[in-house]
Amino acid sequence: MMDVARLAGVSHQTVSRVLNDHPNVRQSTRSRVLWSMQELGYRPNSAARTLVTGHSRTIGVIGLDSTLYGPAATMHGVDDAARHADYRVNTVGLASIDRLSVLEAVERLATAGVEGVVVIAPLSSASEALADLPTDIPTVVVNAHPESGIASVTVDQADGAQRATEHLLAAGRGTVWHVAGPANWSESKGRVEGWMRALDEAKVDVPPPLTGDWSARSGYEAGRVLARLPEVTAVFAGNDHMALGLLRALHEFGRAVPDEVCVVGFDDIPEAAYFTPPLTTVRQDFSEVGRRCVRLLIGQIESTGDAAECSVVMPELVVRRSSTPNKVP
Amino acid sequence: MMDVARLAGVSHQTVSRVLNDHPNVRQSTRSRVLWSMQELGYRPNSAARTLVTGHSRTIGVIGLDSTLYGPAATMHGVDDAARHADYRVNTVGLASIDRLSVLEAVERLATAGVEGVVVIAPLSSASEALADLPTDIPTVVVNAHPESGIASVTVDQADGAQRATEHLLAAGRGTVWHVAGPANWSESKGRVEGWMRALDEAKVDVPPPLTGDWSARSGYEAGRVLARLPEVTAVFAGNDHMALGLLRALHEFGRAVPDEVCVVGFDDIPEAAYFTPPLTTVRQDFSEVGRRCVRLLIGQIESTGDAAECSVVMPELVVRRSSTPNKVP
DNA sequence: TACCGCATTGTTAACGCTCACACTCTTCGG
DNA sequence: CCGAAGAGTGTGAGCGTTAACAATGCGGTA
Repeated sequence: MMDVARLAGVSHQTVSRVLNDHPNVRQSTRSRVLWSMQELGYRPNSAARTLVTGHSRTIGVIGLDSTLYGPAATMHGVDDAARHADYRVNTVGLASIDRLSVLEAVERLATAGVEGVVVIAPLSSASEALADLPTDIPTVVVNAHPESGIASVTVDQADGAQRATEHLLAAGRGTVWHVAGPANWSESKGRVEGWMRALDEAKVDVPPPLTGDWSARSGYEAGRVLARLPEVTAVFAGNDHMALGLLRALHEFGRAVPDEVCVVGFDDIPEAAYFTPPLTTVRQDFSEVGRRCVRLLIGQIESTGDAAECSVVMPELVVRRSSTPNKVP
Repeated sequence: MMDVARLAGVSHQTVSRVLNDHPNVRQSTRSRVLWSMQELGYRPNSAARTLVTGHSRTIGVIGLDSTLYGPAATMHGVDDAARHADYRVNTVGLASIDRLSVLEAVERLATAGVEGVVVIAPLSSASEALADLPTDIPTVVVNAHPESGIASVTVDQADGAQRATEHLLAAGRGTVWHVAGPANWSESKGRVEGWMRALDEAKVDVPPPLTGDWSARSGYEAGRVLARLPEVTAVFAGNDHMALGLLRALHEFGRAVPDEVCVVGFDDIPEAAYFTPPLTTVRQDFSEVGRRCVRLLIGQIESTGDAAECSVVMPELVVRRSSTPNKVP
C-alpha cells in the first residue's frame, strides 16, 4: 500500500480512501491511485483490514457431508447470495451428526472469524446444539423447529405433505401409506405431520409409516415390504430418491405404477421427471431458501439486530404420471 | 490475549507460546494459561495471526453452481481433507462458465487471502483461463487437460469409457452408440475418446455421437432419437443422469432394456442401482479425487514447491442389469 | 567459587490497514 | 479583504498476533 502511495505521490491514507470509495478524493487523485494499483498489481490485504475494522465479511456455512440434493442446492443459493452481498463463504462439512460435532463446527468457524453462520443440517440434534450456543454470533438455521426460537428459513413441509396426500386421496383409492425420512430430521417430522393431518381430515385410517434414510436403497427396502401388501394403493415417499427405490421395488413385484399403486415424492429433483414413470412430487425452492438465509443473516449482522426472524417458503405440488392412473383398479 | 496473560500472571508472549505449542513452556505455566483462556472464553484472532505470519491456512474452492453429483461429491472430499489438515475452505460458485468468470473467481479468492485454489470446474474454458493465470498462487484443477501443464487430479475417463464400451461390445450385438456430455467439458472429451478407441480396436463402425448437457432431460431427448433407430442395440451414456433419461425414452418407445438395448452410464451415482433396470455404470471415486487435490495443493503451498504434479485415479466398471440381457434378440 | 549452558520468560517491533484528528487550500458571503 | 465552511490530504496510533532478541534463574562443571 505504501508502494502504491509512493508511486501515486500521495499518502497511504489517500490510497485507503480510494479503496473504500470515500467521497472526498479529487477525481484526478483517484485515477492516479487507481493507476498505481493497477501498475503494481496491488491487492488489499483482507487480514489487515479485518483486524482493524473488526469485520471479516465472511459467513460460515455448516453443511452435511452428503450429496443430498436439497442441502447442495441450498448451499448454492447461499453461495450466490453471499457473493452478491460481497461476503465470503467459509464451509465446514459435518463429520457426524451429533451435537458435539455441530458445536465443534461452530467453534471452528468462530475461530476463523466468521460474522455469522448458516446451518444447513436440519437435524434435531443440530437445532438442540444450537439452542444452547454462546449467542455471540448470529445464526440462521434451515428448517429449524419453529419452537426452538432461532432465526430460520423453513419450507412448510407439513403443507407440502398434506397437499401431496390429499392429491393421492383424491384418486379415491383409500388410505395413503408413507415412507418417512430419518426420525431425527425436522423435515421428516413435518412431512409425517402433514401426511397425518390430511388423513385425519379425510377420516381414513392412518397406516404405520415406514422409515428410511432418504436413500434410494432405503426406499427400495420399504418398497419390498409395501409391494407385498395388496391393500397398498397409494404411497407418499418422504423424498424423490426413496420414491425411486420404491418404484423399483414395485416394478420388481409387478405392481404397476400408477395403475395399481400411485406414488408421490418430495423435493422435485431434476431427474424426477424422468423416472419410470415420471414422478409426481412436491417442489421446494432450495436456492430461494439459501438466498433468504443470507438475507436474514446479514440483517442480523449489520443491524446488530436480535429478532429471531423466521421466513417460510411454500412448496408446490408438481403432478406427473406416477399419481395419475388411467383406469381404476 | 492481554487479559489472558494478566489473569495467568504471564506475558502475552507466553500465551502465544502456549497457543502454538512451543516446547519451552513449563508445564505448570502452560496449564495456568490454558485455564485462563477457558475462564475468559478466549478465542485467538485469526486475522491478526494471518497478518503477522503471512499464512491464512485457507484454501479456495471454485465450483460450478450446479447440483451435479460429481462436483458436489468432490467438494466434500476437499472439505474433509482440508479440515483434517487444519485448513479452512473458502468457496466460490461460478456464475457462468466463461473464462472471465473463472478469472474473477480466482481474483476474489486471492483478495480473500487464500493460499491455494482447487478448481472443480472441468471445463476447457476454465483450464485455459487458468493457464495464463498469475502463477503467484498454487492451483490444482480437477480433470484438467494433461497438456495444460497445471497440477491436477484426474480420473482416467478414457479408460473408464473404453472399458464400458468393451463391456457392451462383449454382448456381441454390434456397435455401441454414445450420448456425450457437453463438448466443452474435459470429461466429455475423455469419454468420447475411450469410446472411440474401443470401437476402433474392435474394428466396428463408429456411429455419430449425440450430445447432451449431463441432464436427464437431454438424455431423454437423445433417447427419443435413438429409440427410433432399430439398429441401436447398445448405448453408452456420458453420465448416469443422461442414462436415466435414455432409459425413460427407450421405455416409452417400447424398447426393452436390456433385452433389446443395453445401456451403460458413468459416475455411479447412489441412485443408479435403483433405476429401472438397475444401471451398469463406471464408478469414479470422487471423494478420493477431492482428498488428493488437497494433498497436492498443500504440498505446493508448504514446500514453496513448483512441480505441476498430476495424479490419476482409475475408475471401475460396475455391472448391473441394464447391460446383461437374458436372451439374445 | 566462578562461569557456562540451557530452560523459561519478558520486551519490543513489526504485519497492512483504517480511524480520528490535524492540517492546508479553496471558495464564498459579509 | 477577512473569516468561516468545507473539500482534499497527511500524520500518528492502534487493531491482536508472532518473531527476534534480551533477560532471568537454575543446575552443573572446571
